[in-house]
Amino acid sequence: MANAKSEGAAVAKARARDPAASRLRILAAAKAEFARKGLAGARVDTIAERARINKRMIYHYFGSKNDLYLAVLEEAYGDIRLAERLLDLEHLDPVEAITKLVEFTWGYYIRNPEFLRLINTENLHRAAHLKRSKRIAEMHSPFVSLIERVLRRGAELGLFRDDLDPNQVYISIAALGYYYLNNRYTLSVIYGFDLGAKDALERRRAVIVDIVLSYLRKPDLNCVNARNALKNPRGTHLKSPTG
Amino acid sequence: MANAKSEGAAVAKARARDPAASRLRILAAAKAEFARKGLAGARVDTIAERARINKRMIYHYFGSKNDLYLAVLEEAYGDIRLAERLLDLEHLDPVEAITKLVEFTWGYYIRNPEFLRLINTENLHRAAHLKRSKRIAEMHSPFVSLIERVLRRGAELGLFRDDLDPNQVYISIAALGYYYLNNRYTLSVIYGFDLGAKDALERRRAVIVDIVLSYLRKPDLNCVNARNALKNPRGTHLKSPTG
DNA sequence: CGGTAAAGTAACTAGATGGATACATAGCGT
DNA sequence: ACGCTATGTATCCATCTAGTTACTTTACCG
Repeated sequence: MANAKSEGAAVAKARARDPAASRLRILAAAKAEFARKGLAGARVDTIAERARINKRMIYHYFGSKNDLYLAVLEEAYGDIRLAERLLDLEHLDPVEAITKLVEFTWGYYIRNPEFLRLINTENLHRAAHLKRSKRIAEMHSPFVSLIERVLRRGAELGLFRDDLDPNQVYISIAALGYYYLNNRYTLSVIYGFDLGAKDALERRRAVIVDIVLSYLRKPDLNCVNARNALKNPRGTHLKSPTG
Repeated sequence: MANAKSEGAAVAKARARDPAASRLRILAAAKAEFARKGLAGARVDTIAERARINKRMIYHYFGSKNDLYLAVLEEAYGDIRLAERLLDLEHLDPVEAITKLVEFTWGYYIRNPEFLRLINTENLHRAAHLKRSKRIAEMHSPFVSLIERVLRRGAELGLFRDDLDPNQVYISIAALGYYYLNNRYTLSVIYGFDLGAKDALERRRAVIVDIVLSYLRKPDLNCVNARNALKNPRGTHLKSPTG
């Protein structure tokens, strides 16, 4: 007991130092762990183990479990925004542009399942961590203004409706994929078939494109019958319900 | 130490017994706690406190934290299925029926925020608990077969497309509302406005109805121009950018 | 080359947490 | 009226967990 101190680190065998790599390993391990178990379910010890690093370093680099979680979140948002920005849709015609955008979003969700899970976890916490973030300013999706431009072009060409809100369009595109992929586990149990199967995913992709384009499409004014028959009673087309 | 035993329950002041009520209080408290914090984040002590009951009884009635969580989940599913079943849409015309169905789903999510959060939590766990449930057989939504009938009627009347999959339609209806409501916290931070505000919610409801009806609507065959321009991309006119 | 700050290790701790134990009693069937 | 079981209370506990302490070592810089 007298020499408890020297015992403490007696065996410490040092490894080659590489702070940047250590940070990255911690982030990657944390991303996997938080995505898998959520914030409360994630274990700092597990993260340290997966990162092949001492737990002490996590606190050294990130301060606390919560701050590490926020760093993971910020990185995840940064990643998708970057990927979105790399997608060049400006030169495409409106229908093609929207199609590619929808398919990109769907594909990104499929290729990055941790992203969905992290966003979900953060929403369980009512965005308490994201609210504290200083880096979110730059995180607004470039897709919204892109969609705005595409919608305008489409409307000018007489292809799209001219009363569309780009925010709603983007949210809807995200929604149709996100919900399916995120909830495919419970949905599979309840529906009794595997929503995650290759062909099911492919079918869903096609349906989403179909839905979005159907919504954007300008109903031809010559086809009054069908439109009238379908026109929404409750203010869908903006007029007041009673009017 | 001799009388440690008698000390143990010396002060036990009994309350009037009401097992059914106790069970319900536990379930209600657990639902709130699990919805708020997720499975890992929820505390059994907190549930006991909120249910104004001794923790012992939770284990007595439900066995374990996990089993309690499953009971809460099953109840939540049972509740929505019941509500869905009470909705009578058979006598409405197809457009009205779909509209009401969409608005009911949206409204249910708004009125029962815990439902979304519980489903989310369960999907974080990849439906591990739901898979073990013996009561899920009866939990398939009556809406799917209802939608199937409505779609058929609509198609016969020439109002709706005849190539629609009721599963996809139902999933899409759920998706458009679920994503918006569940992710409104992070979305609000990123978009910079409150998606949960009264008017924002009202606008979203209208958009969802609009999207769904646009998708179901049969494109009038006379309007070939618009249709061709918008017809589903893949293979139709989506030549590669370089071509 | 040598001192020092950053990077690293091992072991510990205070407090929580799910679950268990020990005991008490209400009230129903008989 | 009486005993037995379901219902209930207070208390404990083994284990886990986020975060800390105490110490070592690398590598860079003047």
